[in-house]
This record gives sequence, structure tokens and C-alpha cells, in this order.
Amino acid sequence: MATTDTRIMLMLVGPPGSGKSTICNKIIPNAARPWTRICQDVISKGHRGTRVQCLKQAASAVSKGSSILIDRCNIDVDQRRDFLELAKERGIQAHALVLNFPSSVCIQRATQRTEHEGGLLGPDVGRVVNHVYRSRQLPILGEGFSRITYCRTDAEVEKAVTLYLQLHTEDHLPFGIFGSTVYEGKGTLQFLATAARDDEREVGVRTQQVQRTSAQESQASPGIKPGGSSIANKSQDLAVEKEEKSTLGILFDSDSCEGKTTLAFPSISTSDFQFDHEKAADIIVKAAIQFFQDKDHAGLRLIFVDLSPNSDMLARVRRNLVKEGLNPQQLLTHAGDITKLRSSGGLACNMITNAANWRLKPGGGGVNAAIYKAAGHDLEQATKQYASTLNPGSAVVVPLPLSSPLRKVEGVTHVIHVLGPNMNPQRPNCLAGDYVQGCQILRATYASLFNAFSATVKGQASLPLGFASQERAGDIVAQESNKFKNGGGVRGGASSIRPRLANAFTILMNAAKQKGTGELDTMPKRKRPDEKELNEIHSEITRTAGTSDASNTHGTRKWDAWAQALRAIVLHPEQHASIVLQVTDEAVVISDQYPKAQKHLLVIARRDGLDSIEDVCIEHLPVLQHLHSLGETWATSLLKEDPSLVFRLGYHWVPSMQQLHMHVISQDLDSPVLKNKKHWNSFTTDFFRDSQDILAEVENCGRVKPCSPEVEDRLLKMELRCHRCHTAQPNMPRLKSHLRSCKTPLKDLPQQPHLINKRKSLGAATSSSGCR
DNA sequence: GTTCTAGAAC
DNA sequence: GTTCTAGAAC
Repeated sequence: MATTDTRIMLMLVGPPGSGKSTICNKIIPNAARPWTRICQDVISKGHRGTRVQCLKQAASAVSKGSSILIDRCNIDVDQRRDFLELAKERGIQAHALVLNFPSSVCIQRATQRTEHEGGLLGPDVGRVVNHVYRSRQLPILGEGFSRITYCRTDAEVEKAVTLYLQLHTEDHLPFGIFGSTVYEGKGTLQFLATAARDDEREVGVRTQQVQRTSAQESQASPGIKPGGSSIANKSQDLAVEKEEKSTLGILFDSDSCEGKTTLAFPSISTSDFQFDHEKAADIIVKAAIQFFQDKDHAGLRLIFVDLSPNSDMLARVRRNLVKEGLNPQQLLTHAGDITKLRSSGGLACNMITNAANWRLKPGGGGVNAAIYKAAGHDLEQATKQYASTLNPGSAVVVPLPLSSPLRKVEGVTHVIHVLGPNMNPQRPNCLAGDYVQGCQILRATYASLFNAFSATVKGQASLPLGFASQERAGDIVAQESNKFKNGGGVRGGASSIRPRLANAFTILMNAAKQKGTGELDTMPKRKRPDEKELNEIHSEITRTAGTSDASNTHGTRKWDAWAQALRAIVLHPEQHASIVLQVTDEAVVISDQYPKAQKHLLVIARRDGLDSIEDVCIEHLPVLQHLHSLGETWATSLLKEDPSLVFRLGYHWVPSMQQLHMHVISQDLDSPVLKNKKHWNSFTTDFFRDSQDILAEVENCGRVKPCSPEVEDRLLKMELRCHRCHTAQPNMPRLKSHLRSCKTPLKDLPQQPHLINKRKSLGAATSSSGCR
């Protein structure tokens, strides 16, 4: 989230010997923004001073417009509290850089060093380090930090230093927990550290190249190299620096990216198909410009991805971006693995593009092999349902099954296969240097790709999503442009595309909608409702739900003040530090204020107007997936604390409070604040909708069947039944008494340690699989 | 969502 | 008389 003030308090957290001063010396002289080091060891005329002196100097530096580096151990909550309060008072962001090395490494470094400003060195210093180490409390967001970075290795420290070095005055970094950590402590801190480790998947550390370097080195030489840089050589350093800079536009402007649905795509045809790079770069940028001329596409984002930071195509596309004046927030460039954009690159992409072969088969090399490998067998199976072959210039959209690792880990909902022109004489259908036709096909390829993306976002995903043609796109354009010149296009989505391409796209879409034609032979065989069917389904839903009042389902519901509490939290998570566990661009995780079980968290969506599952549309699938992923991560962490727990993730069909929120709740349902029948039934009947079922329902039906007031009333007033043995209980006290002695195992639950989530709930009111 | 409380149920 | 529920108020 943006703040108007981008000054930062960066608090180093680590025992003696963790290298805090070295970090300051690297950042301060060379940084892109002014930094002031606050060092307690020298603050009193070169000698050790007090915390109050540090606070005073810190306040003075902030007043002069400087960001501040707090160079003290800051080892526990007490040591950090005053500085965090100062940051809060001054309205500046508080970051922590946690030097999470093993104590042995810190002791070795501290005892071997020959200089230290505070005189803390020599053979006896080990005892000090151990003492400090034992008392450490890892920082959490709840203390008031907006960003925490964990470093376990020198390479990770270097990466963080590089990031802060390049941080210009006007830049700001995303909120959240970054980096990885291993913590050997016990209790809550261990749990939080584990959560932070899992967060790494969620929000990522931002530089693919740096991570790769780090990973390679750790493989080559396990363990820590005291005092030594892990960056292999200068040229790699420069490559890293170059790449870090290239991503700053993305990373430091999260607000402008917030809520944007994103398509990542590689360069098509320039590798194995040997298409001329300059021509290809020109086509990519111009295709993007045309795409964004359509105002409907303002909420979309494209990311051009190439594996190597030294990629010639990346450089050419960036150069053309500048030359053509395209807004860099619309077409971003990124060096990294397209299959690991979220986990390794920190870039959540809804859809990714595969440079496919004409048989749509795995294998080969490059992007095609990588995507099929990352997506697992699921992608191959799903693709077969949509097309068997692909011609140059065409695209085919394949929704990724929920089971695909690419979806579960990276949050990718669709893979769009495209095939570009071939200029390689050793590959089939070589155009033998005919760049007139080659450029035409490559333009058609990108136009098909971008429009398939747009159409999918606009809800066409519920339609068969084949964009594969039987002819080359150029041929179709030539043959069919007159025939379809009055075609309506796709909900205006292609209105600003050049007429020839718009017609080609319209042809493809119409082909996709037509049943029983030759075109459909390559269309999806999987039954999905078309638009008319979808409308009928929604009408039926409204009828059967007995509600003619659209305000119940479309965000015009009035919320009382008490019901707006969750919204206040997502708008200002920093003001609710005591309960906030994690903040991402799309969600806030909190401890439920009135836990109805031993463990009860809420994962709250941050989007405006998304208040209940009945507000969810197909385009919100990535949000639901993100909430589910966060919930699973936290449930997994909680299970590590207590493996006897069983968790469910789900939503109340009709929520009491504004802002879509998912419950992560342990199935003991043992809580003094679970007091009445409504409480009980809201978690044990079909009023509680499992997250997995909601994901499936939205994917299959486009939205969630509303809950009529009659059904809501019936479910919440059902007789009380034990959720284990299903025996009826006369009242809450008797039920609670029964629960203390009931030993019946929970039924229909998957084996531990996996969570949850599918159980047969009481009082079945609906089929979760069908669209009604 | 919780708290309070009148009145039903026991 | 005590326990429990359900609706109003916030």
C-alpha cells in the first residue's frame, strides 16, 4: 500500500557478530536515497550511548528527511518498541532486516574479528552472543513493521542490501514478510517463523537471478561462509544489479498494480524458430500498445518474461518500450522463470503463456517443457479437452485444474498456448525467410494471445475457450474478414484491435461458440455452460433462492457500524497490529477476536465491494485461490504446533460482517465464546461452505448460489448435533458437556498431516458440485 | 459480530 | 427458582 511519505526506518535485528555494521557501511555511502545510521555503540561522542540518545538522533534524522538504519541488536520486543513508536508517530514505514544466522556463525565472526566499535570482540564474546541469542524474539508484523525480511545466508543479505541500495527517495516496497528463516525456538515464535518461511512462497523475494545464484552456491558449498560474499563474480553482480533495477518499476509501485489481472508471456518464435529479434521486439511492443488502446483493458497487465537477465529480447523490448512511450506499468519486463513468477519472482500472475508446439505436447525444450513440467500431468490432460493441435498465429486457453501444482503454488489459473511462425529450416513449416508472412503471423499470434487473455478475464472463461484455428491466422483474416465484418466481437473487447485482427478474433470466438461445426472438432469436449445457460442458471438460482432483491447479492447491502470492523482492518492493517498476522496485496490474515475453537483465524480479502461469496464472480477466482493458499499455509503452521488438530477452511454462506473473509478453524470447536445455537450451526451445517467447494463452484458456474433467507434460517436454527457422532443434544450446555467426552473420530476427513477440508456436514441443504 | 434481558422451558 | 433461548440494541 502506498504511503505519501516513503522514508523508512530499517531496523537491523541480530546478535553481535551478525554483520549489522557491515550492512550499514554498504548501504549508506552508495544508496540512492539518504540514510542515517543510528548506532548505539558510538552515539555518545564515539562511545556507547543509551537508547534514548538513539531515539533522539533517529527523530532528528527523520525530521531532516532521511531514512534511518537502526544499527543495534534490537533483539527483543522491548528493545524495538520505542523505535517502532517513533516510526508510527512520524508516519514512516518500519522495516526489519533479520540476520537469522545460526549462533555458531555469529560467535565465530564475533570472536575472530579484530575491530569493533563497541569493543565487543575476543574469545569471551561467545558468552555474550549466546546470552543475546537466547533472549531473541523474532520480529512480527504485529509489532508495527510493515515489512520484514529474513536472511539466513550471506547471499540473502547481499540481496537485501542491493534492494535497499537501489531504493530511491520516491520508491516504496511492498508490505509483508519476505525471505526465509529457520528458527530453533519454541512456541509462538517458532510458529511465526514457520509462517514467515511459508510466506516466502506467497510474496517472494524479488530477484530471480539473485535467488538462482544463491541456490547454486548453496548446492556447491553448503553452509555459511563467514565474512565472504556469496555473489560469485563481478559480472554476476552487475547482472543482478541490472535486473534488480529492471524490476523496481514493478516492485515499488504496488498500488498501481493492485487489483490488476496479469498475463505473463515469453518471446514467441525467437528462440528455436529463429525469428528476427528486432522485428519480434517491435511486434511485441506494438501489439501491447494496440491492446491497451482499448479502455476496457486498463485493469489488465502484461509481463514480458525471459529467463536470463542478459536476454537480448528483454533489452530490445525495454528499448522499444521507451521509444514507443508505452506505460511501463502496462507492459512490464522481468527476467526469471515463467513457471515460478510468484514463488521466486514475487510477481503474482493469473495467466501464463506457453510457447507451444503444434501438437500441444510436453517435451522439447524451453518454455514449453518448463510449463508442462511445472503444471504436472494435469495440464496435458486439460489441454486435450480443449484442442489437439495448434496452428501458427493461434491461441488456446486452458484453465488449470485446481490440482495442478502450478495453480496451487503459483496461483496460475489459466495457461494460454500459442504457436508462432517458424523461420528455422530444420523445423516444420519453415517460412524460408518470408518475413512479410512471418510478421503477419507473429502479430496475429500476439493479438490472439492478448485478446484471449482479455476475453477470459471478462468472463468468457465460462465459455469454451478455444482460440485455435484450422487455418493459419493470416489465411483466415484474408478469407473471412468480409464474411464477419459486422461481427460483434467479444463484448467490445476487441473493438480497438485493427479491423483485420478484430475480424480474425471474432471468427475464432464465433467458432468457439458454434456447436456441431467443423471448428468445434478442436474445441473443448468438456461440458461447460455457455452464456445463455449461465444466464438461465443465474435466473434459476435467484428463483430458487426466493430472493428478488438484488441488493442481497451485489454489494448494495447496508452494513451496520459493528459489521464494518473487518473492512477497517483491511483498510488500515497497521492500526490493528495486535491481531494482524500477515498482510499481502490481496488479503489480511488476523486472529479471530472471538475464536470459536482452539485455533481460529480469518483470511480477509482486501478488494472493495467483495463482501461475501455471493459477490464473487469468475474473475475473482485468483482472489479466492489466494485466500485459500494463505489459509492452508497458516493451517499447516498451526498443525506443526499441534498435530492433533484438524482444520477446515471455509466461508459463512451469509456473512455477518462486511468484507469477504475465510475462516480457518480447528475442528475441536472448543471455545468459551462459542455460546449459542447460531454459533454452532454456522460452523457445522451447510451454512459453512468449504473453500474448496466454493472454488469449484465458481470455476464451474461462474458464481456461488445465493442462500435464501429461508435456507439461512433453517440451517442456523437446526437442532444441535454433535459434529463427531451426530447425536442430537437438547441445548448448548449439554452439547458442550457431550463434546468433552465424545471420542468419535471426525469422519470424511483426509489423513493428517494434510488438513481439512472435505467433510460431510450436517443438515445437507445443497449439492456442492452442481450449478443450481 | 457481542451483550443484554425478557420470557419460555424446565 | 434456575436454565436457556431468542430478539433488540449496538
